[in-house]
Amino acid sequence: MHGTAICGTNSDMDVAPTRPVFPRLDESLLSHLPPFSKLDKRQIRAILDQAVSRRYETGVSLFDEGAPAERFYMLLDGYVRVVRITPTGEQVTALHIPAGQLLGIAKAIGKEAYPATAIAAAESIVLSWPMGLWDQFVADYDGFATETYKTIGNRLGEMNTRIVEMATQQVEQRVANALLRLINQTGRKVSNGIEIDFPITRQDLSELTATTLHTVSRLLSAWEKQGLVQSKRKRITVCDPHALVVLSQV
Amino acid sequence: MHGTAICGTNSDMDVAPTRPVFPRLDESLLSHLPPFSKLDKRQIRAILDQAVSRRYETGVSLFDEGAPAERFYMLLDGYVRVVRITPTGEQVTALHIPAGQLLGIAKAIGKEAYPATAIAAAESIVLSWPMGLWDQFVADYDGFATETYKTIGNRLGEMNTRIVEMATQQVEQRVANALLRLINQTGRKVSNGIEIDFPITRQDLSELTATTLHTVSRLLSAWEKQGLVQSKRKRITVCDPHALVVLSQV
DNA sequence: TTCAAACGTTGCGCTGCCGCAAACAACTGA
DNA sequence: TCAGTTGTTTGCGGCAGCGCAACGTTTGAA
Repeated sequence: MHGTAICGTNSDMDVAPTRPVFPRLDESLLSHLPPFSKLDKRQIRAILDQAVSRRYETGVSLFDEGAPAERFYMLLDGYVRVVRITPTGEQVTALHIPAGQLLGIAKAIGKEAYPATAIAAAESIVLSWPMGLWDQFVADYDGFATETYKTIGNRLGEMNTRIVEMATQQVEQRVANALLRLINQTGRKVSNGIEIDFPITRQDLSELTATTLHTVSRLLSAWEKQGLVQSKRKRITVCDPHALVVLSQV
Repeated sequence: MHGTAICGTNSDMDVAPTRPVFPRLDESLLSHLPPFSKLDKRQIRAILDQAVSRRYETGVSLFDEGAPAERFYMLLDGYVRVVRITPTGEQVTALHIPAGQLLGIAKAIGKEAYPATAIAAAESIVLSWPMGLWDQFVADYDGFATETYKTIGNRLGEMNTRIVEMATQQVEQRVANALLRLINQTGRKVSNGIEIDFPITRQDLSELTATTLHTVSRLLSAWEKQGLVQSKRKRITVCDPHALVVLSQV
């Protein structure tokens, strides 16, 4: 994790992770992020002063499907997965959200309740604001609305792609594609390849690709024997991305 | 089709279906549709005067994936399906759009090109405006933006549901669900049940449910023997919706 | 009336993937 | 250090649904 710009020392967060962090948030946190990049220092200051900062442990939910949408969020650091849970208890991952994006923006799509559950896929640092400020943000801050709708557009596109993949591709190709997308979004270069920068289990990958953890495990084992990937518990490193691309395009 | 309010006689359209229809469009066409319902007569008049009206035959595309998004559309009558085509030529239906909704609204999600192809699933009547007017509509017309984003929110929800269905359900349940959704959106009551109000082939249904036309055909045959549905060429009537609901929830 | 194209049905064999089961490995907390 | 929890691997059997193929039916154009 690299969210150390949040406050001078981490000690506050370590002893009380769920408590708002009080030392004044630094403007540099937001100034380079698209929804805020057109704003001046004074505006960003105002936005930050209204924000609540909070750290989420891996596996903790930021908000739950169906709950009234009381706040909207900006993911500063970490990684969130958006899941839906079926009546029978199965989880399906609809989206992955990398740091730097807004989430829980129900108001932007005319909803009063969150349409899905958001779970921290890694330790995450998040700002949030009461949903009541949404209209104000849209009205007052130049580029905020535009960038928000671009984000929504991208998510629509992502979901679309997943539908097409699930409809036309074999499991092997879907898993390969999922890995490629993950290393693109959150890859960290390591000695022997590119590692996915947050803990991810076979189960997680199976929920992302609509298959079972067993099948994912078998595939990863096979790929490991061929030298395409290396994996430990909750960690996956892709050694030969190109080979995966080939695999994914059969 | 019931789009006869468009002009006094249909003869114009019959001989030149792709030519704009000139007799002044009636205000009642738009005044009850959500994006325009808050507007007064004068505003609707202005909107209509800038619109081009056109009829599309079944199977004709309104716009194509990747093309520059030059116009946005309002489907007045008929039915449109939004498809994506894979590199290997397979079609996957992402969404169905019923009459009364906007489509091709790339600008609303920050895109310069259409993200998918829209094909008339039945004979359809469509208004369209140059995309250049989009920002003006958003700025000038009360409720237009809000309703548009609700539409987008609903489509996100629909796509989400499809992902979950494809990830967790068997083919039989997916097809049952698809039929139920279709009769809900476009069902027309007939003597022996509810008929889907536009021509739909086994192939279409298979593209909607990520399976093959063979499997759909087998399922429909089986259901017909059990008295759940009746079907002719391109026409499907659901006789026992409740039984389908039960089937879809196994 | 004829013919071709589009649409629909059905049988059969095969296989990709799931479901189950069992055992192992790694991490966690006491 | 040990016990419990969580994550991973692997073998085996079964079957849903796909692919292929062949044939029947409807439609519309000539």
